[in-house]
Amino acid sequence: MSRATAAETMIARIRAAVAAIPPGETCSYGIVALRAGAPGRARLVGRVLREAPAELQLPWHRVVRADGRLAFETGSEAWHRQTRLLADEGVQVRHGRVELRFRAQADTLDELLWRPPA
DNA sequence: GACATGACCGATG
DNA sequence: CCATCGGCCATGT
Repeated sequence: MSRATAAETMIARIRAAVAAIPPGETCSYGIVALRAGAPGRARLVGRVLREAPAELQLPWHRVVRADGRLAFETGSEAWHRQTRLLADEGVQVRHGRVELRFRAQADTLDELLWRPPA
């Protein structure tokens, strides 16, 4: 059998975590890393997205920074593209920011990570 | 192997 | 808003 390296497994888990973000919702790099089982490794998520083949059709546009800002340079081509993709899903992007509505309290960690904001 | 660079994060000033 | 700092760590030079 082919043995996947730890890095390859991690990449697959991160891709899966991104693919699992439902339309109309956004998620930060840090949360994606957490969901993928790699707490504190947000930068790795950025890397994985940057190198992900387009054929996978990952919803990369649903991943934003922890403060709600898009990860790209404001006004850049990628920035505009992401803004439009989000708008098409009904996500308001104002001044390069999305409305992050993380609920402050949750009963369980799982709920905090996965339950969509009301 | 040292050093710099990132689609990052959170805290602090 | 900006800048700095410590964490994180795969990649490229």
